[in-house]
Amino acid sequence: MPQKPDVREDELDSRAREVLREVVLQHVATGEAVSSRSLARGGRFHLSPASLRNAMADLEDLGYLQHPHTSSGRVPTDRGYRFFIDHLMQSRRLSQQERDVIDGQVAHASEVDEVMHLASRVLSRLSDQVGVVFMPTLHRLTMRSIDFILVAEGKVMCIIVGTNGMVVNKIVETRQGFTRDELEKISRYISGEYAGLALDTIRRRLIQLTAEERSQVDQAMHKALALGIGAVEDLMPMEHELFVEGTASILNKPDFANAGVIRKTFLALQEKEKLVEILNSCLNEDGLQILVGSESDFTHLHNFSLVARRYGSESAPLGMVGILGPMRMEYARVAPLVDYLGRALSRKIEEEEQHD
Amino acid sequence: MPQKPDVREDELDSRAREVLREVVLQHVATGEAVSSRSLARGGRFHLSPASLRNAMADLEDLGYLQHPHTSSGRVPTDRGYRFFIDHLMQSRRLSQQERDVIDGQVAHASEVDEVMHLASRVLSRLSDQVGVVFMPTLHRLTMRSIDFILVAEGKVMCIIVGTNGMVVNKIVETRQGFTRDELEKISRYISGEYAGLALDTIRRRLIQLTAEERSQVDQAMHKALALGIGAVEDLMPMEHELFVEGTASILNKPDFANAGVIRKTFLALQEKEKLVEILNSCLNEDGLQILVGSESDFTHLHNFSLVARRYGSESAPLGMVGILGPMRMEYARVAPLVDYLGRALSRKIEEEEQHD
DNA sequence: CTCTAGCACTCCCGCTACGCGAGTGCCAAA
DNA sequence: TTTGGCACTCGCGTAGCGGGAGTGCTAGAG
Repeated sequence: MPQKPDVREDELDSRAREVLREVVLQHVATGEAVSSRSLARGGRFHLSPASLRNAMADLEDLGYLQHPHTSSGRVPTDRGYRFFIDHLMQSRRLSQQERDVIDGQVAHASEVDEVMHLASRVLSRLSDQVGVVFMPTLHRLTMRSIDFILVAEGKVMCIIVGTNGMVVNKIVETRQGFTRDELEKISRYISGEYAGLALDTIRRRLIQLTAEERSQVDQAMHKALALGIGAVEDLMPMEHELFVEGTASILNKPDFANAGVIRKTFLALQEKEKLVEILNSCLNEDGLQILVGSESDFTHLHNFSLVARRYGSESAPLGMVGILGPMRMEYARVAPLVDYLGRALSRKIEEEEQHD
Repeated sequence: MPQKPDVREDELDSRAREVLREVVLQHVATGEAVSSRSLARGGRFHLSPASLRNAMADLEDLGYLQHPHTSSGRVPTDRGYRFFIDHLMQSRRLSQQERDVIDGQVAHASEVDEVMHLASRVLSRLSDQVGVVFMPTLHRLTMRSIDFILVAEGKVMCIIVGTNGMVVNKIVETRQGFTRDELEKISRYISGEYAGLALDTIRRRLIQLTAEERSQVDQAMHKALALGIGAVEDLMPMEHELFVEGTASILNKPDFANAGVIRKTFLALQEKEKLVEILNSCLNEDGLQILVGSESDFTHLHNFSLVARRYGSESAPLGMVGILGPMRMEYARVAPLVDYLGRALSRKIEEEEQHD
């Protein structure tokens, strides 16, 4: 877990907090640096620009604000945003429509790929940022049933249904020939014997079994075990761990006015390993998480923030959903979105489990 | 089919052709406008800059070249590229390594999604451009076998294997409850009865059957037919018709120096309908196809070219593979790449068919 | 002690002018 | 038909010049 800077709540008096808050809101809204005048014009303070200037200067000394040039307004720092998020932000409630969209999408999905696609897309669309969905490897997935279907000579499709209702499938190549009947028997055998266990446990047991009873088991059994091992091993690495959707949508933001920034950002988004690492490190934390700017040491993505949340049952987290956008984003709007989607997914998964 | 401009081969004498050719090559290599001096320096002509200027001026009058400003070198027009591609280009042979990469990837793929992903990725990587792979709807896919697997109450996974070895699968929701045995019977029945027919034919026949024998057939049969129809209909629209991969790779090209161009390009790439339309219109043509700049009326993608080729057996084309890049691209390198991948895919599909 | 008005100072930004360099077009001579 | 020469045209980078916005500081008012 990347550490957050030490931001004590009591460091700022009530005026300073109000000013910081207003600066963040205004800067997020306009994208411009905020001047003392424009703050005064805002009408929320009955103070002259000069007084506000003093307050802002103090905030700057404390590291909550900075100004790019001598003669331009102020902009929040990472630390400023952090304080805002922790102590000043009032999350907006989701509109009925937004909730409907999320619920609707979640209700449909059943196959893994579909779920991840839908989730990242819905986040990206509703937030107008980049949606990311991450699923750790399937090692921990507990199996409800497994099926083998012959699709061609030497090719068997393997379908695993998890106890959480998740469905994954993959075609495995096998040198040995199988008949449909054989495959059915194998499906039944493994389903019956190993239901409720995690994939990596199943794999271990199968291998154990092969070794132990090397010569005792008949040849048919051998073939069955080999197929089972192959299938589970093929499925576990799961290449598409990370879905990133809506990269184009950030192009419309004024923050991406020049080509260099765009280039860097896209290249960074392409390198998924780092992002996976960060998301993975958040997997143990409960509740909504917000990483601001440099807090996630995603070096290529300066002034980006990540708003993410774990999903899956509490005991066995399945992955993370979240959005990625410029540090200057509407946290109050985005945060509840991510939170709601994470909850909706988790709820669905729990239902599936009980339904079993 | 977008029409190509009328470019007669005999319009240019041998000097003009050589000059045009050299201009294209140099411009593609450097990205700069080509001046008469740099042509002369190239050493391929034993002529002074002044003579080359005359030749270039003639080419400009005929519409093969243009110059952006009064005082800068010349750049090929769409028409110039067209002539170059049709009459002047010498395709480079693929390196052994490139062929190995393509063959290796093609050998693996079996499931539809996988094939399309791999193909677009390999094209994008080898050409350093945007790879596109397009598959028209599955209406014409001829079925070898169909399988129904129960994955949860009310959810049945349907797997269709085509005579060309292609495998597609989808989970269909059904209100009626099915037992595993019932599903197996249905699989067998439909596989036996309809093997070798196209999906849309199968769909028609199933519907016909339901209507005809409305009251005569027993209830089990009814359920079976309904499930079959549902599955086929669910599968046919196939949302992921178009795969676009490697959009980030074009960011490195100098052609994308300013943000406006990038923005436009990415937005255009996002609108897949238009691209689908263009690829669809090329589906009837045989062999490698190159559309230069405005020839494909992809209005948002000015000065982009499309190099594409049909794949699948001759009688039943399956789709298009191709790459999309700036008009200023190395056609001699890209063209054989696309061609080879298309052939490799087609060959594989034909093998699968005979193997049946 | 706090707030505010005033003022000097800094720095960004857009505009214009200028000169250089690259390239062309044309003409006249070889 | 080719070539050298020369005038002309632009694009581009640089420098210089206000104007404007915003700050920091100080002194005076409440």
